Amino acid sequence: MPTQTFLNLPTQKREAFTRLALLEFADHDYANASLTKIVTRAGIAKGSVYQYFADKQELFLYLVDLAQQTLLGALSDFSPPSLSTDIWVTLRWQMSASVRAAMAYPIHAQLLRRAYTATLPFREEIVARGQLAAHQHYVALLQQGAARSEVRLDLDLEVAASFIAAVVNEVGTLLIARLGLTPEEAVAGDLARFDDPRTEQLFDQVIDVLRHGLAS
Amino acid sequence: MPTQTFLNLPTQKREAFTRLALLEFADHDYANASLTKIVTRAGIAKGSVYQYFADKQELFLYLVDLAQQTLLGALSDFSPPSLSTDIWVTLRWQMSASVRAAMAYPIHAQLLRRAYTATLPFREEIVARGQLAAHQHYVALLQQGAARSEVRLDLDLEVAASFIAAVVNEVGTLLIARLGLTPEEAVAGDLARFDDPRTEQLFDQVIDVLRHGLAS
Amino acid sequence: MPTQTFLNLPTQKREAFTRLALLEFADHDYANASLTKIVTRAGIAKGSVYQYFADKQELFLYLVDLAQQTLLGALSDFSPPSLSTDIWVTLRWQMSASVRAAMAYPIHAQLLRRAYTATLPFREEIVARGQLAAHQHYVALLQQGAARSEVRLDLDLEVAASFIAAVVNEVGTLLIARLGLTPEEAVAGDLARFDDPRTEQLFDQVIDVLRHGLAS
Amino acid sequence: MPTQTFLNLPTQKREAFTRLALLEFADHDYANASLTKIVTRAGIAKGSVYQYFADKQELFLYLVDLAQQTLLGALSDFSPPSLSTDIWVTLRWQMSASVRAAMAYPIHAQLLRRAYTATLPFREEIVARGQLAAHQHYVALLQQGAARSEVRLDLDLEVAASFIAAVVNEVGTLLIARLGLTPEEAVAGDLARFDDPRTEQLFDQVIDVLRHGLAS
DNA sequence: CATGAATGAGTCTTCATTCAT
DNA sequence: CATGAATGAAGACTCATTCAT
Repeated sequence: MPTQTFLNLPTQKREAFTRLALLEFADHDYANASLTKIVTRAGIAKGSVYQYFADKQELFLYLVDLAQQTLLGALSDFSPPSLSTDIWVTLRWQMSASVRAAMAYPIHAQLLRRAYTATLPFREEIVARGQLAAHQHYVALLQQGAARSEVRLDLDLEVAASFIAAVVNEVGTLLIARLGLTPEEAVAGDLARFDDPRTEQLFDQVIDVLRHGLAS
Repeated sequence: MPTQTFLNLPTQKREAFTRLALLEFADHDYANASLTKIVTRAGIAKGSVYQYFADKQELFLYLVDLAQQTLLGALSDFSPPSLSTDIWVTLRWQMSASVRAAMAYPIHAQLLRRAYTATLPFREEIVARGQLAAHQHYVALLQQGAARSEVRLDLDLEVAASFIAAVVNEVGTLLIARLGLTPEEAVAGDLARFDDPRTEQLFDQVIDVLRHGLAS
Repeated sequence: MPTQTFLNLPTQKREAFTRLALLEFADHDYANASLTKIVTRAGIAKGSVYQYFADKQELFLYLVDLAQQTLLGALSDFSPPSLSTDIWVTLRWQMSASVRAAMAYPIHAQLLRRAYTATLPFREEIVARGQLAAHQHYVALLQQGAARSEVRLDLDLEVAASFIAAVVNEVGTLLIARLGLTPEEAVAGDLARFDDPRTEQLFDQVIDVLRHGLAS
Repeated sequence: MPTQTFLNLPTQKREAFTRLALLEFADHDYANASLTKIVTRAGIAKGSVYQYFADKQELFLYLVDLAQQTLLGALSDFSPPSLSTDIWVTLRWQMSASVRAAMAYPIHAQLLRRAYTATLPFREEIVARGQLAAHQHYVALLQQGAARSEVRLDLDLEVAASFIAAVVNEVGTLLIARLGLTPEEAVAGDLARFDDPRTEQLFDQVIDVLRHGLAS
């Protein structure tokens, strides 16, 4: 969605702009995110934004895309388990990796959270790209599990996938509460906290409940 | 929070204004909800809003309060089960009633969803009133269940409560998807759809998973 | 200027309204004095103001009139010197009495100060009534002094009168500064301060300079 | 205080805006000076004001500053007397120059008068810059005179300075009255009137009285 | 290609005044 | 005669977007 002009920009300048834009859109509603503030902080001209993106919406969609890819990329930084393992082990790893990724890129994560819950003219497009993808991923995982008899067969897999999605989504918030983090600390993304044994305990409990509820 | 002037208004006029205000605040972020649009649609003078409410924030808080009470009131319209029943039966009823209430008052439900996820100076006040209450309610329910040996004792009840809250929250969305409703139809709040057998099936499945996961 | 309705009001109600209106117009510019605030504090209906006065301007002019008469009346509370005395003694008494009156009725005095310096469509009318009267008073006093050879004959009496008026006007401000009063204390009108010997010293100096400058 | 944008403006446009803004703020209280009226007359967009100044207050402070510097600059256009002369000669020159400057820039003078007497949150800042400076100037002048035995030694110099300040302040008004000018003519700033012999007579009289009153 | 000044519609809010009850 | 709801113009200010340089 960005123009070629934007892509041709010196890396440093492009990334500086992107970082400031991410911050602004993570901190404010779409409608209240201010292009004026972004360009002021970036020290560039207002008109430049319109050389880089068609309009505010295009910039926003670009940032959402970027955030999604960044978080997705971060997932693979944490060594995934063998594909042949039990899907509950796989799911536990995914949950852990998702939360780690969100803590490694808290700004990106916040932007996405905002994008998914916002009511915007173009919300559907965003949700379609993101949330749906996650949902389908869980459906596929459950199908794999069903084939291996690791999942109850009396369940509607769609329902089960939604179930998992909702829970995984909640885990981040829950973790923050359990570690006693303030919102500021949470955004600061203190990865060190990850060593806290309570983190693993939480994951264990959640997976345990899911397995009890969904496994055959 | 509204002024006496507002309360003294002819019922019809007061409700017409309230309805239009609800729609506007349900459709847009707090910052982008436009008083101008509300008064234009209501056919009243701009100044009148300030005869009814101190300012935009007071109007918003009133609407949030109203939505909460409306939905709460709607809950009791659906006969609750005996207090002595199994907590899973109780939870199933609550889930059903919550979703029915949200479908009976989709605008109110949307406004609340927005109020809970919005980033506002006065957000904490709202969340404290609402979301927290729900969480604590689930904790209490689980404690009762634990006392009756209807709940696993090896679980952190806080985690389990979050678990339930996340799932119940998701059920509405899931139901809409399963019934194949468009967002417009969903907002229209077609209660008739409730007779659809898929609705009961969904509740059964969700409760079944929760019971498998959480019950002793 | 007030309507008969206002004059027929129970004394207590009328005076309560007047007092609050004086405060409001003393505290704010004409354009920023708020009828809304006055009626709110007085606990009466907004429409009532328009039963008492034709409009905001009429109310203001009434208050100015009232303040002038109140201060004028206060002057005679301080026993004037015999008419036969030296005009410099008379002037000293007047200066003292003016300042005492202003301190006895600080709200009224403040309202007048505002009325005289404000630029309003109807300012001339006010100034004509008030400032001019003072000026003419000084001219008359000087003429009397000239007849008694207590005043230099080479001076234009108009100029001399302006001279005196300007100085007397300044004395209040000067006194406040010399006594080290804060504006709040000054408005509070602490008459006790009047016994401060510096007050008399100030008057003595001012009169001394005026006599040196203007007396024959 | 103005932005670089304002300073970069074509001279003609910048001065046209400044002139219209000066007029508006000279004609109305700070609170009632209307930015809307200024931009309408200037034929520019409302938003432009905020490209030039942070807000209304900044614009006002800029205009006050401008008026002070303009009047101060105008003073030196009238050849000052040698520093070694009698302070009464110096004072006469200053009075004459002040009044001439005020007549040369009547709008600026009016704006300043308003700024000094207004009740504003930021009034103190303004007064501190201006009125106090004048007062201290007179104190210094009197101290110089005292050292040369040109001033009575039995006087409190603070009192004497206030005395002079009040009189000089009044001279402008007095002059207008004596020349029989209407307020409009006065604002028009007809310098030609300055040749009127009555002007010099007035100054002579005022200085004469001051000298009689204050000199040793 | 970057600039940044200009735009003007839109925001919430205040206020004096009117008029039906 | 008091009431107070309704009015709508006017206020300062923000913002995304455009366009000439």
